[in-house]
Amino acid sequence: MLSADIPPNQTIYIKNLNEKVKKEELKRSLYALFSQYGRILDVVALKTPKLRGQAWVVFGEVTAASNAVRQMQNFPFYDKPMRIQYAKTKSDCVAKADGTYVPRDKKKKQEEKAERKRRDEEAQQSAAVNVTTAQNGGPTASFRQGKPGAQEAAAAPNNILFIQNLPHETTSMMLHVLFQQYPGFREVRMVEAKPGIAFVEFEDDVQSSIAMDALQGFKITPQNPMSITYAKK
DNA sequence: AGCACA
Repeated sequence: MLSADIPPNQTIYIKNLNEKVKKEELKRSLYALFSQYGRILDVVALKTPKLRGQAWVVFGEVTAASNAVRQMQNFPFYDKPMRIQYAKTKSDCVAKADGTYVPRDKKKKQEEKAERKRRDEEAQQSAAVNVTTAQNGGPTASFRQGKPGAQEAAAAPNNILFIQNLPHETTSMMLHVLFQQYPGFREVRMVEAKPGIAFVEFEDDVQSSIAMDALQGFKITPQNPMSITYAKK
């Protein structure tokens, strides 16, 4: 079937994903990257032989999915261009929501061992984001944690951003994926000894400011709206 | 290339 012939669906199907990325990191990064298009209900990724390198992102609305299909087509993600289509079928989580869900009958049994393998993999990862109930409300005006206190002066605008309140499992790849969308992006630096913070460098202060505005309050997990200030020089 | 959710 020509991908163009697949009717719009609130779920997108992504292939050509980098298979080396751990499943939980992949899901978190997809969540982070795609939540700019709207509320995400679920992210599904399996590492079984048949399903690795692919993922499904379930949006709350079809329009969000449509924008994502168009705008993120061929987006370089972990060094590989994403190939995005609409999913061919309705996701279980939306069927459950609209009452049409019927548990499909047993067809797989070799998947039990895939389950075990997944357990091990998850043991190395920290807590997964709860993508089912998560929402990214965009910049949160009420977020205060990163603002300087009364006695502490804010750094003047410059080309380096200081990011705080990141979930401890955040990797520099995840931040790279997020910040590289903005022109002038140079690099992400994280400090091994200080989880939860990062520095992101741009070519100049105009470009860093645009990224700051765009990603201020961005939630990598629902509990972690990121706080972005200019780095102290 | 490959369309699942347990």
